[in-house]
Amino acid sequence: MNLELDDLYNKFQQFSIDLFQDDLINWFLQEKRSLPWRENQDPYRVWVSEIMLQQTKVDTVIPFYNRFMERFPTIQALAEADEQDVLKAWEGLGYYSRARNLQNAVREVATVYDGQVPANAEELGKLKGVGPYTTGAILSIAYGIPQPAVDGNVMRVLSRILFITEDIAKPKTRKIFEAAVEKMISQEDPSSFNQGLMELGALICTPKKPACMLCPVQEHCAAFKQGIQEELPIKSKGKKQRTKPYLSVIVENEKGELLIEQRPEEGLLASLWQFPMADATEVTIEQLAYWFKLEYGLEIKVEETLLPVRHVFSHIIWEVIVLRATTVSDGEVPDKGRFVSREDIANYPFPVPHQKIIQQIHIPE
DNA sequence: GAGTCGTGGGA
DNA sequence: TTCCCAAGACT
Repeated sequence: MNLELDDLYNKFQQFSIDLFQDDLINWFLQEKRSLPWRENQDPYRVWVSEIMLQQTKVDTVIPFYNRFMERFPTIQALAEADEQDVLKAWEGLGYYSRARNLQNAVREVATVYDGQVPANAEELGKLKGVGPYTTGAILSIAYGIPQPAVDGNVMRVLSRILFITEDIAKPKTRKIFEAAVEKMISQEDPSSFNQGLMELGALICTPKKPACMLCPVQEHCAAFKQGIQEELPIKSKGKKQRTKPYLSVIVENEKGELLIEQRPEEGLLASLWQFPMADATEVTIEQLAYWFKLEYGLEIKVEETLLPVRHVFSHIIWEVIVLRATTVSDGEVPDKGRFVSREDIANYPFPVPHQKIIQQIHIPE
């Protein structure tokens, strides 16, 4: 590590940190986008935005953020909310553990810290869902504390500017960039410095075809000097997704209600709702009614096969064959899940693949 | 440290 | 179609 640090610091021999800070910050103050979470520096608003922005594009986040802040305007409001309502507000945004971790952490701030978001890395970083990046982002943006906030943008931008060739897909590589930012960050305006690096990555120093001719720090960029900006950063490839086949059945009772169930509290799509789903490597369409009887304790009659649903996750692909079925006896209560009217289904948080299924059942035959 | 955890958009 | 990606954290 000392070797790597020495190597890093050598890169600053011919590098003017002061001029770089000025060029970056002036550009940011001039060109920064007007975004909902930039209206003020309320630590709660900054916090929510940073959680939503994890692995998620700005354009995607904006409408979710506005709805969320309207519904849960304060730490108090979010702390007192029902978890299901929070998940409903998060519906469609993905990475749902973010929502549950956020509420968990907000509740801790409400009780342990008297509603004040901690202004130090030790306490902040212990909150659920607040990792190294988010800690630095909140401290610098909300509190003006000089602390690195190294995300994908920062690693891409600095890999080019400083010619850092470590694989940014490796977790430990982030530490190198944190060391670089610690050395480079403006003590006067760490907020604009950190946000400037990210804004630059989003608008100019993009992954493909960076707009170097428009770059405010072009003259500081080691990669541009050699014309190899497109070769950086170095990033190893991830694995391909595996396909998992499922059978999902929409069971309608005599009252026209549909059977839904809540997913487990841990794992994929935790605590969200869905239609009953069987692993298609273990259950065939012919066995479905029998499987359903075992799992849910109800007799059903499979009526028809609807359109298949395909959904690509980060690491899995779902191939879901969707079936429609009706109950055989009236008024029976299932062992698992609950029958819900079509109108009430809108009140439950569903992941996108099951939203796709819901689309189908409203189509008249 | 590698795997898990969503979604939508663009090349 | 396929691939990569986007302001990461947790286990």
